[in-house]
Amino acid sequence: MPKTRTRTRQVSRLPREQRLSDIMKAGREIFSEKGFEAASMAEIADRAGIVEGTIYRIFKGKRELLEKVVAQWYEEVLADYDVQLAGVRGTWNRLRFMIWYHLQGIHDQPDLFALVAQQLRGRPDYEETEVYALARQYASHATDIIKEGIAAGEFRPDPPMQLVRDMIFGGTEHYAWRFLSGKGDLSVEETADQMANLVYGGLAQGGDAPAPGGLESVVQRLEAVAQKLEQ
Amino acid sequence: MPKTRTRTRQVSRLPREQRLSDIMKAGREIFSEKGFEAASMAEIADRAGIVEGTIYRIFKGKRELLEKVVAQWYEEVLADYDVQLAGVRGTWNRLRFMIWYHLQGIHDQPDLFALVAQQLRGRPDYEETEVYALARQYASHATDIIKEGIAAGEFRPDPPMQLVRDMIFGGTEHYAWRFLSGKGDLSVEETADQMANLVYGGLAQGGDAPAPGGLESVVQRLEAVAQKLEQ
DNA sequence: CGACCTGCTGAATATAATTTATTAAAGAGC
DNA sequence: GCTCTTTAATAAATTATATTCAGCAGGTCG
Repeated sequence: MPKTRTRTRQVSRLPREQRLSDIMKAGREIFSEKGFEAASMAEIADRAGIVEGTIYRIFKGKRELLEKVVAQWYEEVLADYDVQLAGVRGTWNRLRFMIWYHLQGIHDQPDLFALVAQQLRGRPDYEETEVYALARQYASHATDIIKEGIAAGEFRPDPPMQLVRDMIFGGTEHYAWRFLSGKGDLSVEETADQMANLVYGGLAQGGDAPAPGGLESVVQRLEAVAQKLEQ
Repeated sequence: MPKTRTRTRQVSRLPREQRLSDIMKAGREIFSEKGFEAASMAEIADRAGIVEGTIYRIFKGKRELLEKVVAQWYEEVLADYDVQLAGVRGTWNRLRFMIWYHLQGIHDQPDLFALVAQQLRGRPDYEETEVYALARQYASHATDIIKEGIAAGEFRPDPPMQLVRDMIFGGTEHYAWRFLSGKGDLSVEETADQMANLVYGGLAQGGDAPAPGGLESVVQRLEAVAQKLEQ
């Protein structure tokens, strides 16, 4: 009688798609709540209402699950961005919107952003992953707008675009880091304004030409001359 | 005779300082070579000529060892920076040097940089660590120079300094990422020039007040005036 | 209705970090 | 020079998870 063994286990066999999305949902939740390392496969399985081994029928391992979770989220974000940007006109406004959108994303989903930065990017095989491809697409939002600005004649024609792009994304990320690790707040609107202005300013004039004292000394010279003239 | 048991184990008892530095040296090497996760305590112990358990007599665990290794390296870098910077004059030159120095550091010690970015920063207790304090000191190199530029009247008086600082460090980090993960090259000189110019340009004029064509138009006006004067 | 396929389970395995009981080097006291 | 004490260092045990795998049992098709 006390033999527990006889308890006929109740097993539900779902179509692969259903199981997959159940696991992804559980994974996204647990990874968001606890981060990658602290999330255990046991807990994810539990949340998905299955047993650990089942996850491995569908995903190669913990890391692949993370990648799929993040890729799915990236796709949602990319689709939404295109819709939103369509309604914004003018180089400065579009630049500002692009930065604002990124900051807002960090603000709303800090945990997922942290996972990308800490767990995916920087792996030796990162460039072969789906997330990398999506991240490139996402990053092209910046270079697209810079190109528009050049085409419109508002920006100088030969800026180091990759570098500007990386200063935007790297800058937001660093700036938001305290917030990303759960401390302090993040002022999305103000930061978007400031950064948009810095970037716009840096691109609008000859930011690449000043040379050691180049533009600087030119301005000083000219200012001195102007003063003399206006006496 | 073949009894291996009788082999009296040869144990050397070193002063704590010596053991500590042996372990730090081995840790720095192995962490640099393989990264944090792939580095095993067994291999570190081996390289240091001791057995795993001994590491725990001196360090709380793998993570604390990493922190001490990185902190030591940071201190070396901070000391060297001060010496080097002392010989550089002028805001643009100092700004360029500061960026160059950071890029050169990434270039020379990519593995240690990657460890900071991936393993230390972003931990929940990061702000309580020694490395955090050192990183703040390091980061102040940027704000120091911005303040000098303001004092010299070259920069506008109220820039968002934290944000600029984070765009410099976050930007270099993103930009160097491919190199940091062992792929591609990193042009230190060119990148330092470009970034210094972008930042100098963004701060020199009213980068916070969009003024599309701010400094540029000022220069044009002044140049026109000068020409008139020199006629 | 029965045989088969394969999703699912549950327990076993593997790998590393960490802990701990034991051993022995080095210095103090006689 | 000898023993005694202290504690550094060792080697084995423990722990914690991710991952694997042999077998069980829904669901389906003949």
